[in-house]
Amino acid sequence: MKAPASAPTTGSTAPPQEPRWLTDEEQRVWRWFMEGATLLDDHLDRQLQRDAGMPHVYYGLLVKLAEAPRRRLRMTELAMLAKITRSRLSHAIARLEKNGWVRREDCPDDKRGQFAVLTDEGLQVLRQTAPGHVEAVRQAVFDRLSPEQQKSLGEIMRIIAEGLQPAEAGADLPWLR
Amino acid sequence: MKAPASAPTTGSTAPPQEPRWLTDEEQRVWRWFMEGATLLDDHLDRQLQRDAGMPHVYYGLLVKLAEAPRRRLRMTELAMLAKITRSRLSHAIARLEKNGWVRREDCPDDKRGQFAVLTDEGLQVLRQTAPGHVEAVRQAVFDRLSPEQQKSLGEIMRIIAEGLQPAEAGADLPWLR
DNA sequence: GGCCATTTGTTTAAAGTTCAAGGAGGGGCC
DNA sequence: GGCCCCTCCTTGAACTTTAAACAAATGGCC
Repeated sequence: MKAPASAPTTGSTAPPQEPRWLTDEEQRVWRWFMEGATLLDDHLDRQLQRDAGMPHVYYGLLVKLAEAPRRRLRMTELAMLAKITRSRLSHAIARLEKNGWVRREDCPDDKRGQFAVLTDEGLQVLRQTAPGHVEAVRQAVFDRLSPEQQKSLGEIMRIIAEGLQPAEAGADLPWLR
Repeated sequence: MKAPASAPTTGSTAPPQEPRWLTDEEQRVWRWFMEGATLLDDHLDRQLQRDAGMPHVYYGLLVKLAEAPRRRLRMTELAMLAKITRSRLSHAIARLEKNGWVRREDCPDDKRGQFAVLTDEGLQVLRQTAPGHVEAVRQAVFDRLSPEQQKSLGEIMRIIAEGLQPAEAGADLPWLR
């Protein structure tokens, strides 16, 4: 099976448009993207699982908490920052709590609300494992790209990220599900 | 907690180097990358789960099979193309087999070997769902990027992907685990 | 106050992934 | 042949994520 590079336009009335297939060049870009993203994800997950005992996403949660005022964030706020669902976050925080790296606290203003709070142990784990993680990211990404490429990558991924979370309501965003 | 943009070099003898922290600019690039990649992954997974009843990775497996001669590939070969572990692939193929989209066949040359074969039903599912998927990819990525940006993205991700699977042996690649 | 839609976060079960272990065949070497 | 090590793939348990359903609290409105 091979995706055609182009195709004739449809007749006149029907919504089922002729698919706008990817050109060969677009195919190549897309496949390198998927390969790179898949391998990178696997690589970092493995590095962190080995050195920090948690997956990459969980590590990211600790980072967000560490950067927040009083090392705490509301669940939904954290889900939004991490771009994940609240359900997933609930499970993740439960696990991190079991490790003693995060603690839950009730929100005084809103009795429905919960804070996730980074504990001292959690902060320490982060401090101990951050250098290894940064090094892995450098080796895999920054050390291999020119300054111009780094700039492009940031710009491109910003466009994609913002495109998927438009300012207007109605988007199917993970933390609203 | 804030990652320093730079730091003094170490004394003289010790391997534990001062971490090469990311600069603020590198941080921004990295965070846009992670956000974009996370949101995109979520978006495509959801689109395909809704319209094709399978996650993005499984869809990718069907595509690889469809492109292969006689619509079949050895398990390890397929794992390599998809950049996943053989274990993950075994589970995935088991599921796709249950759906009737893939069938297993013994390899005549090597009694250890197995082929994964795309069935007619599998091919049909692919044909029916490909247009919607291509459209989702276009909307999220290609429609938003200039030709130059597309080219850059391909080049950059190729560098990252190749960096993670070097020609020399010794790399910790998923399909060798 | 009372009503109702929405927001917040959790829970359960099912689905998917990882990890470690293992069965079976291949292939070199003696 | 017999031995050993390696490759191919699968399995089951543990862990993570998704999907759907839910309780509790909020906030707007009358």
